[in-house]
Amino acid sequence: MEIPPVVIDRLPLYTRALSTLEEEGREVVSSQELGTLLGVTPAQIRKDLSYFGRFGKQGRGYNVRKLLDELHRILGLDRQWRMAVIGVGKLGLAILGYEGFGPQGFRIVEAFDADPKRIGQRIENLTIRAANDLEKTLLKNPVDVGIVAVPAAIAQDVIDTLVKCGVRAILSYAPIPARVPAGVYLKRIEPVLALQSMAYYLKNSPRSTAAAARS
Amino acid sequence: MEIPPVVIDRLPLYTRALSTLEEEGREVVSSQELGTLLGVTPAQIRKDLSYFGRFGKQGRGYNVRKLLDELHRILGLDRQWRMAVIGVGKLGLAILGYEGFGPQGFRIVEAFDADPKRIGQRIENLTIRAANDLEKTLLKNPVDVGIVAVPAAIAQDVIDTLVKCGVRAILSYAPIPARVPAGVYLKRIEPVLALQSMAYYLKNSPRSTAAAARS
DNA sequence: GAAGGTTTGTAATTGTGAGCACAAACCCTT
DNA sequence: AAGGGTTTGTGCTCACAATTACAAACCTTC
Repeated sequence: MEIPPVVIDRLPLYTRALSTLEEEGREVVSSQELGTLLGVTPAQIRKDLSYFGRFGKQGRGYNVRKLLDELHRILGLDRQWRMAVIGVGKLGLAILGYEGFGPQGFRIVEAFDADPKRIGQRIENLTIRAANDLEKTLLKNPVDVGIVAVPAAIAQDVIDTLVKCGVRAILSYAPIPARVPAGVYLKRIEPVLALQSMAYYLKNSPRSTAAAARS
Repeated sequence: MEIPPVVIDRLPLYTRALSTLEEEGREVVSSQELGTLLGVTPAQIRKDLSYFGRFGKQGRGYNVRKLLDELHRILGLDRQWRMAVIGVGKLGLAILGYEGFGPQGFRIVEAFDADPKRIGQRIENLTIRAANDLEKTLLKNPVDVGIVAVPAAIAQDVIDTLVKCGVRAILSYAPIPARVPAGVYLKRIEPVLALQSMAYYLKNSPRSTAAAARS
């Protein structure tokens, strides 16, 4: 049975809401409540979860702790993922300093840059390596994920190198429609595209007309 | 006639590819070529464009310059959009320093932070204002877009304030499922969610099995 | 332990977007 | 000016995701 990618994209959302609920000490939650919290219909949530098993109890709802564990297992968040950041400019620095990756099991274990002034610097318990050593280093110490934070002009080259080193998941901040071979997973972070599509709605709704854009 | 949001989301992609082609001096491009460039089927592109008019010539293709102008007009990229950044931490700094917004007509005209050490600093030709002055400032000098780069805990408050000040488009980097009233457009940048969904594929494909994830 | 009130899981339906295929239109060459 | 080769715009079909709706299951209270 093949699971629709949109479903996979929603699971992390559920995970996050459940984490919050658990911190608040909640033991049980209904699809109704979870849906209100996330802006998703309850049926959507139930159907998504039903792809993977039966985790709820009729008349009661879902055990928060248990469902959270199941989702972690399903998504592969029950282990550590090793990541490398390529490009330590302003953006790369922000990424290295971001504290949201670690708690979710995503650990940055390597950082690379081409600027001689940057190479050798220690940032966030990490020594910046030379971009030239990218391939050599990754072949010796493989990572699961590559985070691309280099200028657009060289992004495709960097991505190709990562693929060659066996990296199968890439998070790209570069504003290019990068292509990767089948079997490699690429997600792009594109603030400019997001702004441009919102501009359309701003332009075409004089003041609070249409429904809000999907985020 | 109501245009599907997915179509609007693809238009900026076309715009970017066309810009590249124009810089290369290309005068004409076919949906076929554009599609190959972007990883989209030619029919998809033609259909998307047909929502807005007939911009091509049979047997020839699309005039790059003309189609680019049309898309700019359609998306509202033929004018300047004023933006405010809320939160000048590592991430906010990277956003302020990013040079990809300006050329597309998105100009950061205000920046706010709560940290007394930050307030008053000049960064990128901008003086950081106190978060307390957010409402007052925006009511006097309205902006079109708010960029939220504050910690999750206060993100919803900031967003509510922005909405109160009449901001109708928000780009949020905060990891929360923020809610906004109808008529306000919100896009979220969520690297962690992107990583988590990729983890699923990494875990469930021993080595180059399924097709690449949609980005 | 029966009844009333919830909530799940899923079969069936609806809605919508992507792809196909072709007529119409255009260019270029001879 | 005629013919061959392209490429657009779009009606139609198909696939798939979202929603609806309901039986089955569970809890609680009396």
